[in-house]
Amino acid sequence: VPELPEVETIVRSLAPRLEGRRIRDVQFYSRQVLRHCVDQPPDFLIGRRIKKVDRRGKFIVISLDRGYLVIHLGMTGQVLFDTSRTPYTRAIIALDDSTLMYEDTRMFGTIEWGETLTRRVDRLGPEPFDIEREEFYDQLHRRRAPIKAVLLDQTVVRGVGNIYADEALFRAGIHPRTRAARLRRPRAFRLLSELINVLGEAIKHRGSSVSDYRDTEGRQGEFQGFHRVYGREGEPCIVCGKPIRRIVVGGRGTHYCTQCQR
DNA sequence: GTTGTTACCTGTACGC
DNA sequence: TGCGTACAGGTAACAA
Repeated sequence: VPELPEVETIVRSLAPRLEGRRIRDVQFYSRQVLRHCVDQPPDFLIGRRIKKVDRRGKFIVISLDRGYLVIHLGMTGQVLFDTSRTPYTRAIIALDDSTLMYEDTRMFGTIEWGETLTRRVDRLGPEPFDIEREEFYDQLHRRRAPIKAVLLDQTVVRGVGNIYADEALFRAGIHPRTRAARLRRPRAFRLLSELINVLGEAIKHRGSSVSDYRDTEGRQGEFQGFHRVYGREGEPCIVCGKPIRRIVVGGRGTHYCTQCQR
């Protein structure tokens, strides 16, 4: 499940191999993956030079000498170099000195391009690393929804998914069903700093591989070994020993400690 | 405007 | 062994 740390890992390895190169050819094999791209035909991309590769939340933003190419990995998207085509290859982008393969079994991912960034990318909130803690508190204060759901809302902060929402809430000692607006400043501030901590640690460990996630070299991340609650249902809490419980919040599987999170 | 639900998609795990 | 079903979740569309 690629979230902020996983996409960051991918972008860091993509950048040096893409920047300055020219797109020689593109092939697309899935309408589903192109469902958000209605603006321009694939020809738009041919011959464009890649200026910069960035991450915005979970989006990979590739700035071209004219326009943008934007990739979202969804649930099972992978970007690999120079591999052979598989049944799950949804796109092939040929560059001067390498070929980029987009693999995506479940096709929740998207590829889009155009003259300007689309509204999907444009309306994202700030990076967790950039938001002022007072602004974070304000955002929470105006929401009645469970804090877990608010963390997943990409317009509040961008890049947080199910794993890191659960991990940050555990570290902050906050019950995932707590109404966001009921968190006072100290707890909201604590949550933001724990969120930043866990995302930073996960980036250092090249992300979490819980099922399909691989970096551009096909390697797994290592942070899954450091999860304190996610995927640990029934196992003892590392702090108090009580079994980790799994509930559903905002339609998502949510892991927490009944003792440590109130 | 916010909040909650459903659909999209397919490999995997599980029960009978 | 084999089959059917539930489940995983990021995002968008929808209803309330």
